[in-house]
Amino acid sequence: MRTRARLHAVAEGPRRLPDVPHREPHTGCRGCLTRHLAVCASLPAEDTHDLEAVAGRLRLPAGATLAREGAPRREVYTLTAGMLRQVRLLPDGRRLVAGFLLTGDFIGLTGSARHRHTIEAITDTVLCAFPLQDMRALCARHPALESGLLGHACEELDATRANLMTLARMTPLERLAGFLLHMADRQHPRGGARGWVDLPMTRVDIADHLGLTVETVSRSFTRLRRDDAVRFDDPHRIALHAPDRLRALAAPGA
Amino acid sequence: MRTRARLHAVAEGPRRLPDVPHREPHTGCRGCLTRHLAVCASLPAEDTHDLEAVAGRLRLPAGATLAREGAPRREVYTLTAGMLRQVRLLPDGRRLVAGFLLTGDFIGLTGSARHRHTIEAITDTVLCAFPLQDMRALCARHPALESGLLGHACEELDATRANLMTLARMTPLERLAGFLLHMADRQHPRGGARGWVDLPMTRVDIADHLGLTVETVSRSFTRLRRDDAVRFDDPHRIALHAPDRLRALAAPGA
DNA sequence: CGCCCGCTTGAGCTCGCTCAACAACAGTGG
DNA sequence: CCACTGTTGTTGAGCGAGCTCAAGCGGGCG
Repeated sequence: MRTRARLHAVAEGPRRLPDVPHREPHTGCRGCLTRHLAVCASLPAEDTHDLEAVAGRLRLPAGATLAREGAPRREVYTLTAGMLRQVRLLPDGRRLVAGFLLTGDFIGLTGSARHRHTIEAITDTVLCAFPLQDMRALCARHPALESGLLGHACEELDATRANLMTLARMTPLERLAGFLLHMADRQHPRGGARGWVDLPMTRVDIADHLGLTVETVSRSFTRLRRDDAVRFDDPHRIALHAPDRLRALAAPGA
Repeated sequence: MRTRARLHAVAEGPRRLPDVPHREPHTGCRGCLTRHLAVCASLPAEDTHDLEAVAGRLRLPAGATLAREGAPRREVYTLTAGMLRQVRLLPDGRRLVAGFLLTGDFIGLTGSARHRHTIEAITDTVLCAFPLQDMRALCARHPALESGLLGHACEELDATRANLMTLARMTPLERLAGFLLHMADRQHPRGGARGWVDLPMTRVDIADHLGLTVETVSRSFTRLRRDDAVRFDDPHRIALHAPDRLRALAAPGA
C-alpha cells in the first residue's frame, strides 16, 4: 500500500552508537563562532557569563543519538558545529524527518515535557547544553532572552508552515528543488560556498523529509541533473548550476 | 497531473464580502468568556486594563476576509467567537488550508512583517484586535505576557510538526480520522458535546487542509460511515460513533 | 422556478510507490 | 592482499491508490 513503510526500517533500525555523549566543561561564549547565529545572541555580551555558568559542551560522533522520542526532556541545546536530524517514527516503520538542524540552531522549542523527536547526529557535532530549569530561570531574569526565544519560535513556525505547503501540494521535483534552495540559503551565512549545497544526510533522510520514497528522490535528482539544473559527482555535494530554474520549480508561477 | 489544482480555484475565487470588518470599542476583559482559553490569561487579572486600553473589537460575517496573504501586518488578534481558516494559495491555484482557528486562538505568531496567510471567516466571528506596536510595548512591560506567547508558540509548533507527519506519511483515512479527533479534542473544552464534531468548513477546506482532493475526502467520510466509525445526516455535524476505531486509524500501531 | 453551490458517487488514468536488481564503496577478517 | 558483507545510491518494470473528469442530487437563494 502507498505510504506503507519498508520493513527493514523497523526490523533493524540504524546501527547505533552509544547514547552517552562526550561531555566537557563549557569554554565560554567569548570566542564562540556561532554566537551571532544563535539565540544566545539575544543576551547582551556582558550577560553571557550567566549563560556560561550553566552551560556544558557536548560532542557527538556521526550516527550518535542525542535524544530519543518520548524520553524526558532535561536540557536545551544550541548546535555549534555539525548537522543533526529530528526524526519521528510510527510503530509500523513509517518515518518522518521533521527537520535538519544546522550550526546555530536552537533545540528545545516545544511545549512538551518529553522529546517529540529522536535527534541524531548526521555528522560529528558539537553542542552547548543548558539544563532546562536553569534556562527557565535565565529567561525569568533576562527578558531579552525570552524575547529572543519567542522570535526564534515565530521564525520556526513560519518555516514549518511553509513545509506544510510542500508536503500537501508540491510535486516531487518541486519538493526537491525547494529543499536544495532552502538548504543552500541556510548554509550560505554559515560559510557555505555560493551555488553549492552539502547534503551529508542520506537519500532516505531526504525522502523522509519530503514525504517521498528514496527511489523518487533519486529519480528527481537524476532529472534535475539531466536538465542541467544541478551537477554532482559526489551525491552529497551538489552544485546548483541553474538556481533560477530551481526557483521556478520551487515557487511555480511566482 | 497529480497535485495540479482545479481551474475554477483560480478563475473565480470565493464570493467575497467587503474586507472592512465591523469595528467596535472593546467592552473589557472582565466578563470575557474565552479569556481562560487565550493568551490574555497569562496576564494577571489586575493588569488586564493595560490590554483593554489598546484593544478593539471586530465582527466578521461568515465569508469575510480578515487579512490577505502578503498584506502588511498591523494587528494581532484573539478569536473570541466563531471559526476562521488560514489559507495559502499558489499562483496556479493549488491551495493549502494551514489551519482552522477556534475560539481562544491567537493570531499573529510569525516573524514576518506581512501576513503569511489569507484569513477568512468560516462562520460569523468576533475578535479582539491589538495593534502590533501596542502589543510589543505590552510585552516589554509585562514579561508574563511574552512568556505566555512563547508557550503558545511552542504549543503551536508542536501541533504544526504533528501535521507534517500527517501530510507526509498518512493515508487519506488516517488523515481524516486524525482530523476529526483533533477537532473534537479542541472543541470539547470550548463547550462542544462529547462525541460530536462541528465542521462548518466545506469539504474542499478539509481536503486542502489534509493534502487531498474533495472526492477523496468525501469517499473517506463515506467509508468511515459505512464502517460505523462516524454518523451524520448533516455533513457539517459528525457523531464520532466509534472513537476508538478512529484513534486506531489516526495513530496506527500505537 | 431555475440556478448555483456543495457533497457524493462512478469510471478511468497516471504518477509515485513497490519490488527487484545492480554498481560502487567501505569496512572486516582471513 | 583479496573475498565477503553490508550500506548507499541508482535504475527498471509493473501496479495501485488517489487523482481527474464527469454526472447527479439536494438545498438555498435570487
